[in-house]
Amino acid sequence: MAENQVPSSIKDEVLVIKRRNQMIKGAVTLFIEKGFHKTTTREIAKASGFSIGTLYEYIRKKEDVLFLVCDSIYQRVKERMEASIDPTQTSIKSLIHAIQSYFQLMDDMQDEVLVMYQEVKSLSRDAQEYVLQKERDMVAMLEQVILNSLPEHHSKEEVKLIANNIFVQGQMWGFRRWILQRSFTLESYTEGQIQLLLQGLNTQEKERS
Amino acid sequence: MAENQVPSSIKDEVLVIKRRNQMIKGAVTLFIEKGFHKTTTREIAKASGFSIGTLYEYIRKKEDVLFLVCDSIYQRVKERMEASIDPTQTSIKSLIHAIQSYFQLMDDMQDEVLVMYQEVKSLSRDAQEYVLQKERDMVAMLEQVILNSLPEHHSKEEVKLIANNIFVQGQMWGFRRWILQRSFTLESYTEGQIQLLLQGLNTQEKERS
Amino acid sequence: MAENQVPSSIKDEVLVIKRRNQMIKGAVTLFIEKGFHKTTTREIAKASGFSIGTLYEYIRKKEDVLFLVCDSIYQRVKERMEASIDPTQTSIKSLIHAIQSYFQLMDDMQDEVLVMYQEVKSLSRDAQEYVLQKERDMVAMLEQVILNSLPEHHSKEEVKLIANNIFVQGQMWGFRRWILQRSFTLESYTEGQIQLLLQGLNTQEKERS
Amino acid sequence: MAENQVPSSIKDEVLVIKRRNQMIKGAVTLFIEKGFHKTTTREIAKASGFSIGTLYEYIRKKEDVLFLVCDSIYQRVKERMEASIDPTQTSIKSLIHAIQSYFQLMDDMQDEVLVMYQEVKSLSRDAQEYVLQKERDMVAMLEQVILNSLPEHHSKEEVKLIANNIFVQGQMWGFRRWILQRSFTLESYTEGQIQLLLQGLNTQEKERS
DNA sequence: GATGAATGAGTCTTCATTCAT
DNA sequence: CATGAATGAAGACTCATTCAT
Repeated sequence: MAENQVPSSIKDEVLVIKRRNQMIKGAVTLFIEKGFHKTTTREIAKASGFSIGTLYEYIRKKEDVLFLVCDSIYQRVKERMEASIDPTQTSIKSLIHAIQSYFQLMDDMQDEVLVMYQEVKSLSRDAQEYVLQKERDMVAMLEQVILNSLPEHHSKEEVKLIANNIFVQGQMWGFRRWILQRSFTLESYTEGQIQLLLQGLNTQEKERS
Repeated sequence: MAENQVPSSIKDEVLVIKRRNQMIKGAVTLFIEKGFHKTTTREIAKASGFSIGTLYEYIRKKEDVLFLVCDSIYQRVKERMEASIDPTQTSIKSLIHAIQSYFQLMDDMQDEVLVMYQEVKSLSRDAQEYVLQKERDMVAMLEQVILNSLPEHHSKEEVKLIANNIFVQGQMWGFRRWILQRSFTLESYTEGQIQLLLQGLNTQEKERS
Repeated sequence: MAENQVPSSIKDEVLVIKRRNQMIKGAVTLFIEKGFHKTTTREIAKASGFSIGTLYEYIRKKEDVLFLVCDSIYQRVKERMEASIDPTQTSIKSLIHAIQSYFQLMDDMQDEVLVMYQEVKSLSRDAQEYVLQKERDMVAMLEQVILNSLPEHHSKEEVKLIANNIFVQGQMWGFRRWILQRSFTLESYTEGQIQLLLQGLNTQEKERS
Repeated sequence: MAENQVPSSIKDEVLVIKRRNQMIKGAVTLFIEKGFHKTTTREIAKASGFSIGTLYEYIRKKEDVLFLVCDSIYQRVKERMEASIDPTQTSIKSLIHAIQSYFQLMDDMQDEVLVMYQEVKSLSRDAQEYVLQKERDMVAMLEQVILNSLPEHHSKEEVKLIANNIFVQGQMWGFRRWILQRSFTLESYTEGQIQLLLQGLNTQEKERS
């Protein structure tokens, strides 16, 4: 668990979890609203429902809050992805279903994902690595679904590329919302991307370099 | 021009341009290295080659530097895109060429694009809108190329989606470099994405919901 | 109370009063010595016996210190005036006594009053209004004493004028000290003003326009 | 002349006078509006109609502008006082006339006098002494008029006190305007003060301590 | 365990003054 | 003589972090 990456001076582990959840809940809202840098530790303490002194009983540095928040977001995303993906399914349908679920998830967690995109670079190198690994795990999950779903042979690279595309297209629905959500609903966006993925442009020209 | 968005107390317009270019050059490096928030105005002044007092003769607030930097990045990207796109070309080849040039551009400007992704939210609402418009312009350029290149009929939405996908896939090469650049070279990445775009997964299954 | 006009982030109200008194005491000396503008917040903090950070826990802006100082001066003046005025007394003696006490007070608080004269305009409009009201209150006190003391009928205007004259003559003893205190002692000044007030020039000429 | 107190690097004395008059005119307005400290040298230069560089050809330090302004105000006051006082007149009428003229003058120059009251302490000790002397001169003028006008014998001290009272009552009309000008017109104020001066309270009580 | 007062290093920004052109 | 670009010392204010209660 990520919790252990961030030491606390409190012994009671149950309490630590409880307090940190309060903290994450309060902080996320603030980070969404004004970003990590413009949010003060006092504000975080207040939004968490305890004093600044108490806040520092559960973290060491402000950055720890960001880490906890990022970790929690990834955790929630990962859990929901795992819940909606059935690795035993092998038809193309299961890929389609995975995409739909994932896009829905990204729609639900737009703000959180945006925060992550904009603030991860504020984490320490170690923490960034930790978070990056979570991302790799998720892409790997998508890769697995793709492998299971595709009948024909596709190169490892192609699969990786597709997985990355899907992954980013989901996030893009959120972080390019001001552009995309003018022209698409979540459904039409999902439908469009699936269609593009499956058929491509179907051009017959083969003369490419 | 964006210059006019940021007032300067210096009257000599040529000098303003010159000094601001020094400023942008110095600041970009710093922003890439440590981010906007962790860069101090003094560092910017120093990296620009003049004193803190002089810095403030050319801007009003620290945020102005960020705006100037963002604007300059978009400007450069836009110029290079315009230079590499030939709107009179109508074959699929021209789309392919556009993608290749654009991806190459994104490779060259990885750091700059990453900075933009992470820092735009620090701009004022107005400045964000200004910058967003530039993005729309660029996506529109891609849409035009796509329209010119595709023989068959494609819906406005489909074109828009493809344009956005290409746009983001280019940026993704930069901001997901730690994942992608392990498995791909720029060439293999470009090739892969073009192939996926043109052929899709070519699945025959039509049973999708 | 004026305290409430200036918000503090410290919750312990007793402490707030204590610290602000330290602050006022330190600041008054500095303001007397070098004026509000030439006094730095760091100097105020030092003279108050705490750090710059602590200073800002008890005020929001430097101007707040000035307000607190002005308010405290008026408060002290008012209290001493109230203590030395007996509203049940009705003879001319009580007016004379009031003047004597007030002039003595102005002598004791010369520096403070001078500071107020020179710095009030640095306060915000609101704060100026607040302070102005205190002045009106004090003039009103003098008006009351005059009304009580004078046997004959005097117009409201005349009373107001006399009150203002006395009020300013008291302050004048302090802010024109370089001129007046060469020729007068406090006693001779007081005596002279009382005499002038009571007898006037006693001229018989009535031919004035 | 005060001009000579403030060295200029310009040789052409006529030009110096001209430029300094521009300067004083511009600066007075600014000082009235926002006070000496909150007015920048750049603003003064602009309001004077020339560049910051030129400003510094005619003064050495910002304080010099304040000195020039104060000096100019006193000069104008003095000149008008001299013009309205006839030292050959010896009746009480001439005192009354002097008071009326002086109060009218103070009414005309309210703002300027207020500025002086609030900013002289920003001058160097020398400059303050210089300005103080001008004040003494003016009080002396009033003393002379009083001496000429009063038939009976009055002590030197009494005369001095009366002169100071008149002097301050004139200024008070300006700097206590928010209180006085609610209840009095310039005429009623003047009339009231003259009456008080001449008759006093006319009390018969002689039992004062 | 919880609290919140205290701290001071660090940041942005202003502005008087100079000096090369 | 006039200009205005350059300078940097100095000042107001913030905020992460600590620690005594």
